[in-house]
Amino acid sequence: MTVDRRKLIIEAAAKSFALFGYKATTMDQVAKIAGVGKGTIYTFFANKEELFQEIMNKLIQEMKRVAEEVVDPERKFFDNLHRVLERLLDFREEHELAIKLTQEVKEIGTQMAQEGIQQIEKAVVGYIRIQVKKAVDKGEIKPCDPEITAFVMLKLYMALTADWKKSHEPLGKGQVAELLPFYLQAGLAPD
Amino acid sequence: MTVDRRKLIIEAAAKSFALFGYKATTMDQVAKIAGVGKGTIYTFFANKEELFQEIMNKLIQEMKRVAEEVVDPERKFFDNLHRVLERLLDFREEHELAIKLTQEVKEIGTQMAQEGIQQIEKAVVGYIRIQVKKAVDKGEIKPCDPEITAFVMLKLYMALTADWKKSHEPLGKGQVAELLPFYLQAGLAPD
DNA sequence: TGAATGACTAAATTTCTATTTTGGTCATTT
DNA sequence: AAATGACCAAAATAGAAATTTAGTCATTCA
Repeated sequence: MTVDRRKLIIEAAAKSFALFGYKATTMDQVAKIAGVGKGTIYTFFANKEELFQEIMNKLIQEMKRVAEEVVDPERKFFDNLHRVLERLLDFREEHELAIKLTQEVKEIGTQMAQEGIQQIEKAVVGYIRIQVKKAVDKGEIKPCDPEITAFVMLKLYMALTADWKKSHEPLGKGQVAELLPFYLQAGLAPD
Repeated sequence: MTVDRRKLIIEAAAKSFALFGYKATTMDQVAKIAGVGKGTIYTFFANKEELFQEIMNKLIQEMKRVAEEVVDPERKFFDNLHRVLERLLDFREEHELAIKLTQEVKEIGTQMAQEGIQQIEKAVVGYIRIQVKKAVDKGEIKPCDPEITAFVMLKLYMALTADWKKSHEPLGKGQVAELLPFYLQAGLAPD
């Protein structure tokens, strides 16, 4: 068995998308890095978009794996929630592809990069939704719409981490870890 | 006393910014609508930016007035909160200048339009912060950082109204009115 | 003989330059 | 002294020319 050309292409594409973003990655580039002819890419992927999709799916899969590592059924729901969100946002901050796509959206507004980021967010909400549902079933939190609740949780987390620091001194991780359950678990109603 | 040229200019500028946005509004245009010479504008405002600032301040003032109309000290805090946010977001949706600026930021990313929108949000958070502080003092809600709390409230409201509908069926006003206190007042902790 | 290839093309993007528009000034007018 | 609009440098736009790129396919290998 000779080398797995499909794998070579995927690895080369992942590297290039992470390094240069979606738009600045050319099919010639990918072929060159992979050490294959350009035509070969098109025997595996119909077009650039599908190749990108493959890389995004792999990324989301990896994020799910990373999230799973940190969830501990023994712990309280809000404890797990914070650990997962922190891990995922850290991951997103560390992962070159996610960084590059975010940057690309802000700087040149590439449509595909935009869609890539949305896919990641959708996957994260989907993951949290499952955790919310479990927590509701276990009676750990009140009955609620899991989709809306998961959405609210991600948005609140992103507001406290990413949005807040655009106009204020950033909140420490400890503070965020306190604020999330402060607002969403206990609520603001006086005792 | 002859006509108030300053007022003519402000009215013309307000009309033009709302109709064409920041970038597409020219000083010649404003002068023409106001029926004054272009040089006259510069006897009142140092440059285009300052003229825009004047219009933005007027808009924010008007929003504050509109918000005040709806706050009733007899009502519960969360009731007032929803009424104010709804009124303000409605206002923003109705008000041509706010619409135009939002559109301009999305379409051509004009810096000044961006800053204009940010000013509006900052003013809204500032207004809510005062209400939060009052509510804390009255013991209507738990002690909390008013700035962070106001920020969280606006973000959550925008998440439920604007962000949610980007990927889902929009939530009705009644639903939003229920969800806001559901998450922030009562909290998700089981009874 | 079928998988791999890279020269090729139409379309998209970028670069370059000529032209127009615009924010701001200031000598003149009212 | 307040108002003005012709004027100017700088910025924005338009559009032609040159380059790049996604995707194809006849040819080449293994």
